[in-house]
Amino acid sequence: MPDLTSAADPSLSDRIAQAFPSLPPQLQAAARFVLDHPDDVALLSMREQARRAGVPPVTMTRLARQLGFADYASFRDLQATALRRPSHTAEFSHRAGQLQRQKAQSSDGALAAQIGWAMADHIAGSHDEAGTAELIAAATLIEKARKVYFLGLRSCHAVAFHAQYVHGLFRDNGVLLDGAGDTGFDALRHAGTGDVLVVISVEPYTTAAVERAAYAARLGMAVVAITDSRVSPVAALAQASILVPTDTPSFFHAITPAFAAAETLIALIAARSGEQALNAIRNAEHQLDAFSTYWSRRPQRRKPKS
Amino acid sequence: MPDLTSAADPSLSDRIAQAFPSLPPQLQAAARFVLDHPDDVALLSMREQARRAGVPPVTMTRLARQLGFADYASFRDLQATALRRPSHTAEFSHRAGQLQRQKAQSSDGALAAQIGWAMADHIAGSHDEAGTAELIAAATLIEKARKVYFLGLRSCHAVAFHAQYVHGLFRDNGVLLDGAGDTGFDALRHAGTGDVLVVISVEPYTTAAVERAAYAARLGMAVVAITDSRVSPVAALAQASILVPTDTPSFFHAITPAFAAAETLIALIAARSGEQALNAIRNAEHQLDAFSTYWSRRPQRRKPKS
DNA sequence: GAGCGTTTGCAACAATTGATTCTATAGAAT
DNA sequence: ATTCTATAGAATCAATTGTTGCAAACGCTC
Repeated sequence: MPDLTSAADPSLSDRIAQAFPSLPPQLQAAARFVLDHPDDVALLSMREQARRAGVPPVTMTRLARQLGFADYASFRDLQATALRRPSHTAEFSHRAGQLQRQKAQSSDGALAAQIGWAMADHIAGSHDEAGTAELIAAATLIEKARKVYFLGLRSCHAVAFHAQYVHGLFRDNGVLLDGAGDTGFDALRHAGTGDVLVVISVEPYTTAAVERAAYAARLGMAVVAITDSRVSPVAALAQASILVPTDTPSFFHAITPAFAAAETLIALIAARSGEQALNAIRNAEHQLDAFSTYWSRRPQRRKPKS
Repeated sequence: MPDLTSAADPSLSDRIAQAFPSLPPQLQAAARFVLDHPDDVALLSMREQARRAGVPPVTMTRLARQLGFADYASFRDLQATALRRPSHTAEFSHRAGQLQRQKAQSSDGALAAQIGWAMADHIAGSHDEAGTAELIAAATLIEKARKVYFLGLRSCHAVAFHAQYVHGLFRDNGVLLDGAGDTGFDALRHAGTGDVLVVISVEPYTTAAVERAAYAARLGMAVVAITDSRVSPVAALAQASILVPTDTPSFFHAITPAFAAAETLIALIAARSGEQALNAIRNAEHQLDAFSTYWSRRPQRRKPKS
């Protein structure tokens, strides 16, 4: 009945298996139960496991100690981490050691590393299967739209701006809802069915963004939301909601994952537009070159044809 | 083989999402945490979850009841079962498998996943030891500055905007160099030694950004650069250069890593300012509350003390 | 069989768990 | 204004958790 193929994490079960022969009988019984039911370690109470393994509770404590853990808790934690659903972080686990070293060096360094880690994890997570499916759905909506409006306020404004900017490199039907003197919303005046609103909003949701998205939905526009929860007020209004986590070890919510989602979204649309998008981008480049918008070692030199 | 590795158990989260709108605010907070961290339900104690969700313990009990469970225990059991590994599944690299499946499904999905992976990787990479050291150096410069100017044009504008916005939540000495009618640069007129310019620029570097950064350096300002190469024109001018990769499987350069670096940078400064920054942020929040800038289903309630 | 260290389990412990009860409060209805 | 109902939070409770101290039982050597 032991099923070692699905074993939690190899290092730990290996460790147990290796120590097994030299263990006293009762500890072996306990160890065996752990090997056979790795998940239970994280999900059941210690006493419950002891009950099922047919040993007194102390034995579990002793086993953990024997294996080199200070606590039963730290033993359990290890199994719990292994059990967590691929919180993509696992892929970056080789960086865990780095974090240790940095923590020793400076707390600032550790904080920075942790923030970066969290962001990377969130991005990987929001680009998993479910996430990419939503992204594709959103891309399809936007691709077919007559006009595309981008709306992001306060902390999300940068995301809306960037999405609109990149989108504008290959399409001319995008509008950023952001005007001086609070006139930004006027652009929606002629919008309706067949148009799409891309709204970016994370907690705390700005009232204006929510209300305007609701208004757009009422107009019959399709709404694409980049937001932080499936129960966020804008997700409720949206045909497609792209979910991005925002929690971070810092004071602020991380906007980076939303930014990443927006970039991927626009890139997807570009990829689908294919040759056409490429041409548009080349045109844009030539135009910018004409104004020497971009820097080159010697100003004004033409690009090598490569 | 069913894919249980990703996405929580749909039935339960659907149930929560469905009941969500009719839930009172505090229960929503709890429900939201559960939706966003499904694994924690099984792995953490109820009280610990309540702590993290920022609600009193009772609320978790009430949530379970409200959802139709007799107990919190039965609620947890359901999540635990969903979390358990099917016992005979071979363990394989989850990500590789996912990519395979997505490639089979659609090339769009694969592209999105690859872009996401590239971004996550870049961010993790730019937050390694060397990267964080540079971030800390930059944070130190900015922290001590009299005035902080943010400059990012075109594709980098969003980054500059966001950095300035978040910085402005706890400090009043930040200026975004971006004015209508190309007047943005005028703000530098009174700048000089003791001030800092944060310039964000990646290939293709906008001429204006490079020239203005050079001008700032000539004025005696310290320059912090977020850029894509050690030999980029702005890195040469900078006291501290934060390097961010921008390559991606899509048409465009990825700006997300630069965005992430900026977010981390500002978060670091906030962390160093400590209590002071927190207070400033609280003040900002109160001010925004007064104008009901942020959305809430019903007027805000006070937070429990944990 | 006496002496030794190891292994084992019981009982008791403080800490923490999830649940209950009760009071305060906020909004809505009158 | 006032009452009424729904909601939130504090204090409290019994149950359970993981751990510890101690003594009995075991296996081994001499």
